[in-house]
Amino acid sequence: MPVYLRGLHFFTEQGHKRVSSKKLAESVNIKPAQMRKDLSYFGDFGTPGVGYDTKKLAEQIRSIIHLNVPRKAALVGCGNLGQALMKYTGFDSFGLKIAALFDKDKRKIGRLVQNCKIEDIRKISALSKRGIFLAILAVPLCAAQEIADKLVQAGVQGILNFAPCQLRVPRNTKVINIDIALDFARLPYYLPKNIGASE
Amino acid sequence: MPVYLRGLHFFTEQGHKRVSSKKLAESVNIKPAQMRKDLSYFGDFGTPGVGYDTKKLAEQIRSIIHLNVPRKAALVGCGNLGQALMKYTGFDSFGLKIAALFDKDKRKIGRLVQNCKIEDIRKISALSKRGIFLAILAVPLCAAQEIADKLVQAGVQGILNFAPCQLRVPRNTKVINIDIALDFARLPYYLPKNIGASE
DNA sequence: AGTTGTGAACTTATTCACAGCC
DNA sequence: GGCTGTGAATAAGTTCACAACT
Repeated sequence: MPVYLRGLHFFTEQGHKRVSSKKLAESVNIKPAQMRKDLSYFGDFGTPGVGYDTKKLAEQIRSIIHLNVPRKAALVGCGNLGQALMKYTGFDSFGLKIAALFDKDKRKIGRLVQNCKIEDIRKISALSKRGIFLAILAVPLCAAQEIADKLVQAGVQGILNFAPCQLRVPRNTKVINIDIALDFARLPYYLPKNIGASE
Repeated sequence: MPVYLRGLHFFTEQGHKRVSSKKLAESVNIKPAQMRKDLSYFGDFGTPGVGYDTKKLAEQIRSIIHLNVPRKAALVGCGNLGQALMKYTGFDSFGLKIAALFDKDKRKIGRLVQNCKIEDIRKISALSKRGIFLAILAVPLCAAQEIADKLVQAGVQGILNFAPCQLRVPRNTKVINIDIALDFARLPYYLPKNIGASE
């Protein structure tokens, strides 16, 4: 669903009031029927013969995937990736914002990154009191599970995990993994064997 | 397959000479039968009653997915994400290395990042002559397609794309997308509705 | 006994194609 | 005429369960 939301964003910006499943689907590289099926799972949002009202559908999708309200997230790990994520603007259009920053390194604590002060990881305990239930985990593999446990204890229920491991979390906590090396390692398979072998 | 390779890496490091599909599968959070099926697509690698030889299987998987030789990649876009990727060490264990760096920004050109000199994007043309057939695209959305075209022209056949769009490339070029915002935007769906709504 | 490789059963996802609505 | 929503058909992926092997 988020991908449709982004597609709609594009059409809305272009000034289109309506869009067909054909147009919207092709903008995100899938078949129109697929998109209609996906939407139909949640209800009927279109008008036969006309299509979808871009703004209305966007609002409806936001409501379905709980992006109808802005949300704050915590970022743990202010290394290179963490800092890159702080400066990243791609979350804005989904109403997501990194509002708390944590690191273990004492030298980093107190420093400002994008107007957000790096806090001691030990102060992580009461995120839920600050209205934060989402977290991005950008720490080394060796620290990931330990910090995931702390996040769960702090009330976090959704984790975007960049560490190359399967976190163990309670049933009611959702983890989504992004494993950059793994994705990159898939590419050579599609190359002719031995092409570009170095050394 | 790359995920099994990583799992094997772990077992080899632990000093295990053999591993069963059960153990290996659970280390990567899948069912044993799934793993055996996946492997069986490429051949028979195990010994009934015994399991798999960790080193041998790793080498065989590397050969299957063309990771049996070290490979070089170009990184385009030396913004925050690009620099984070340069410092990232997760590629090493797959024999992948960023060996060329490009940016559009004249002020950045010539600067060293991790012992690699940032080159002018206009010098991108002959990557294949340098033995580079893989690229990581870490540039803003607006530049992504244009640079993808250049990469293809330069002989690149595999692209890891961080821009939130579907690149159009020739059939023989493989693109793998990593869309961080999209993945993050999936999380709130699993949260109770309106929990943590800010403002 | 322990484990693989695999056909068969099951589940899930995708695509087709068309009735019904605008 | 154009487009949606959806049942039916197809395809793809997963899991089971067991014969065959060490």
